[in-house]
Amino acid sequence: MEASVILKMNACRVTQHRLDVLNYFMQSKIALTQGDLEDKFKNKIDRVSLYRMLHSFSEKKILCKLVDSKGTLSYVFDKHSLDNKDHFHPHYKCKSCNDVIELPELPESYMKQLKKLNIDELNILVEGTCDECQNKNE
Amino acid sequence: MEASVILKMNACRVTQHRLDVLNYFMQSKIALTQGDLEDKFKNKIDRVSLYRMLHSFSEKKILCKLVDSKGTLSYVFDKHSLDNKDHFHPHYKCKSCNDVIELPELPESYMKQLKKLNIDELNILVEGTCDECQNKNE
DNA sequence: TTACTTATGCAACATTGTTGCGTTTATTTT
DNA sequence: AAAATAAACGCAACAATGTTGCATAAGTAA
Repeated sequence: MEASVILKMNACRVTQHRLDVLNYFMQSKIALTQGDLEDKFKNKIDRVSLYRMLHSFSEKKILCKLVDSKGTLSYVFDKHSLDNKDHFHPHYKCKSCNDVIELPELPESYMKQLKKLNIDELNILVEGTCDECQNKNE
Repeated sequence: MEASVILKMNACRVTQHRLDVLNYFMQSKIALTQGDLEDKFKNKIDRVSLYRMLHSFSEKKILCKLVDSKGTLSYVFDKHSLDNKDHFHPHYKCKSCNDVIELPELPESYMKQLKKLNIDELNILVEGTCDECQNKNE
């Protein structure tokens, strides 16, 4: 799916900056922070524009927002951004390479319990060092 | 359990500041941020000292660190700080009053799956508006 | 093309995180 | 009880990030 199509489907204006940013996310396996983008688009896109893009993209679920144990926000392209917007996946993020993988959904029985509460946000992030990085450091 | 005892058991020096902060946590039902403490102890305890206390207390599991969906860190006194340091509870935090309740542990079958990965941190925070706050606004 | 709306860049400021260092204080050792 | 040791503290300073307002530029619709 092309970046411009995704933007249009989400009622976003299609600008060069947005295409650049979204394409960058689409080809990146790892979770990116605002800082990563600032480096990548240094002297090209303003810090505040990036900040606002990240907000609107994650609000529209084009990107998935992750919060790690230090409170750092990072974002990954959400492959499910087009279809099923409501389903929920926990994520695993490698502390070393920032690679993100999707984990299986929580058991339905457990989710049922949770849904008795009024839920706006459900944040699950598992952090550790992935096998690949573990092997590198041995 | 008294605050001073908890500090001693965790190899922390017992100072007045630490007693004040820990006692404040022990009598608070809600999750507190660094900012909350800065207000509470304005002109009494330095910002950096609070920052360092929060770090060492949560490292020693005297406090439990929560990260919300905006990346804001908050802390609650961990009732289990003395016994069972390894067990893990997800938390529910009310976005309105910051009240925190413990949720049941994840099903063991699911945890088993997770433990195949190298896990350092497991962050689960459910956010929403608690019943009490919901009723207030009606 | 014009009108309308959204996105952008810039400035400015708030909040929080973080480190170093000299001083003070709690604890341990003598 | 006094001296030695190690930890905690306050202050200064700076980095990173979050946040808003506003004027300008650019995309989209009529």
